[in-house]
Amino acid sequence: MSTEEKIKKSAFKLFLEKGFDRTSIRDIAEKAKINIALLNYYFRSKQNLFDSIFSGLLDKYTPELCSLLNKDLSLEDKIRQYISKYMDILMENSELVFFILSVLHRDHQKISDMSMFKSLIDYNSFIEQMEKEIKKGNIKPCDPHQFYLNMMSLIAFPFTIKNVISDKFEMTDEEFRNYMLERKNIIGDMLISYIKN
Amino acid sequence: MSTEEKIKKSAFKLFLEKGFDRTSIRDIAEKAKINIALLNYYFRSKQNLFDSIFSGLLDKYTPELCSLLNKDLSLEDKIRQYISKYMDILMENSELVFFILSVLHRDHQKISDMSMFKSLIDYNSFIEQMEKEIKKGNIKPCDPHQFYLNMMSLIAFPFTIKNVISDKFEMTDEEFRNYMLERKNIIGDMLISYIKN
DNA sequence: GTCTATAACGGGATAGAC
DNA sequence: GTCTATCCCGTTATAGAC
Repeated sequence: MSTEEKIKKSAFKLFLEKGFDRTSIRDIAEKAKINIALLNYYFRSKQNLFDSIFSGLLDKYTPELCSLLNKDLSLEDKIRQYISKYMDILMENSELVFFILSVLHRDHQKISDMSMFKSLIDYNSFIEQMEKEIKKGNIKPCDPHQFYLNMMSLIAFPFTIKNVISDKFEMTDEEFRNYMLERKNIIGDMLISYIKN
Repeated sequence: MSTEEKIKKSAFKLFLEKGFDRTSIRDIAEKAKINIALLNYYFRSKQNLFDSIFSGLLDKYTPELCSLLNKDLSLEDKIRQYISKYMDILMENSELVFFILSVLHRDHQKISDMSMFKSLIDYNSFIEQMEKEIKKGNIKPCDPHQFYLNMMSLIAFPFTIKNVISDKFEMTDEEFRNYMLERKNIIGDMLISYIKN
């Protein structure tokens, strides 16, 4: 692993765990087993390092999520596959949701301007597909935007309170993962039952 | 308004807006139009001031939410009223969800030990009511804990991405409020449709 | 590329006068 | 209770040797 990659990986872990502000470049340097000067040699500043990591994240996950929304699938299949794919990503790293919320909270304008982020929150083809199904009478009339928001809420929110859930039910990380896994079907059923009635 | 209240109010606004770490005691002092020494005279430390504000929040909202869960209401009425009450609180201050998530992320152990917080996440009577209805065959068999988690997700998550939503649909604060208001029925319908089929 | 040393700054907290 | 002045610390960033 290159020094640059080593720094990024260490920094990412710390940012996830403690957030941007509570992570010092000293922490990062220590974890990556390099010194502060070297960190600044590669990334010029802590903010720059962070931005680089965040862009990398968007690039890694956005394309597959977007392409799924544009696939030629039945609405129900698309919903279930989207849930599954999204949750797989989040289960890989359960701190991700809060991490992204934090970035949005601090740097909303900057993030909004990133093209990858624009892609991530562009679900027009999904909206159109729902509108078609509503017109055809296959599903109940409803607001597709609110429906999509509901889907995202059901997918993402539980990860933001992982600590509370794990604590309340005395779960290990593995048990939490399984609990989230169970949700794939539950969420799908709930969303489908809403539009089918 | 007493000096102490003035400090708390100013600090709360800043903590909501910028978070604990990015809010300096100098910011707070400036906003409250006092000086740093006075702030430390009243609260000893920034952390102490924060804790005092957070406790106050829990004390303010927890009781009415808890008592609603223990009321003698039909399951459907309870769900709809709980959604409505919770969302009223969050609409009053849309930054509250992220604020609490941040605290949970940073200080989970300390928060878990607070008795008011324990009350807030204690929904046993709701679980029992659902189990009874399932046994009676009035609603579909399902996991009541996951159901409650779904309800909370649908209620809370949209507030954490208020910026993204307002931006995408070019909403004013008032329009966002109305958008959330619409959700009361949508969320209720979705949850009810799930357990009625 | 990698290191040591240090500059420059901003933060929280306190001493002590009034 | 309220103020001014200041201390002390941790942080980022950079200069310069190797």
